Amino acid sequence: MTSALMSGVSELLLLNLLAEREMYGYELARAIRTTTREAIAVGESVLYPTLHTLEQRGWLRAKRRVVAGRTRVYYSVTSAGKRRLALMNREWRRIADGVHAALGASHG
Amino acid sequence: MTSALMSGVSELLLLNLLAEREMYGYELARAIRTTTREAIAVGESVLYPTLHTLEQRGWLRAKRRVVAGRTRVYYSVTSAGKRRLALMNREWRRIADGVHAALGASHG
DNA sequence: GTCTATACCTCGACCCACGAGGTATAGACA
DNA sequence: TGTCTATACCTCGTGGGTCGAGGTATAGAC
Repeated sequence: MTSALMSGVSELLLLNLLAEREMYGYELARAIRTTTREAIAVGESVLYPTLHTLEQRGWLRAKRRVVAGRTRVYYSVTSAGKRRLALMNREWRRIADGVHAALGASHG
Repeated sequence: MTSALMSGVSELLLLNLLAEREMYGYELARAIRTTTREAIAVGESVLYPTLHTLEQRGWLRAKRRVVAGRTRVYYSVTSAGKRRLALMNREWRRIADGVHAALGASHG
């Protein structure tokens, strides 16, 4: 939530979580909060459209399952999705390192 | 350049540079490349509209100056701009730390 | 019977990045 | 004189992503 700095981060975090094991939407929302130590929360209006887009692009695979009367959509990462994750990881590193260098230089 | 992960980063880097000393557009573009160790380059189609927006919001002050036959627009940070920079710094920290925690947890 | 948590979803508004393109001057080099 | 590179400013259209608000429905607690 908050700020333009979130752009693209949702995709990175989702792919990263799903590379470990398949999960469903609501579960992912909670997992993002916990793995980022409450630093980042992805709202449902970001979560679901993002998952649909990633599926359409062939990076995620979806399986509907009914558990205790509720329908869940489980997502897993395809091999193309793994390549995408690797790319986003590198991109994130590059940008985070670049920003760190620039900010660090100013008060050092 | 490249990727949605750049969103908001331009503003942060610009405010950060201008907090040190006043600079003009073209100079800022070069400074961003060097201070980020070539990791980040902000194109002119991002740079100029961003500077105008920041000025309109009262975070930057602009002064036109003619140097060696060329017109330069020098920008400096207002006190509101300094508060904005402090906010963006905290936001960046929060998100970068959150992403780091999430990514670190997966391959640790 | 109502309230909370789970579980999915969409819509419209808005912000920002980006490539492509446009204008103009200074200085070098032929 | 002509051209090329660097400087220095700018806009426009497109598209991607976020976000708040809202909508539907079931399970379980109280």
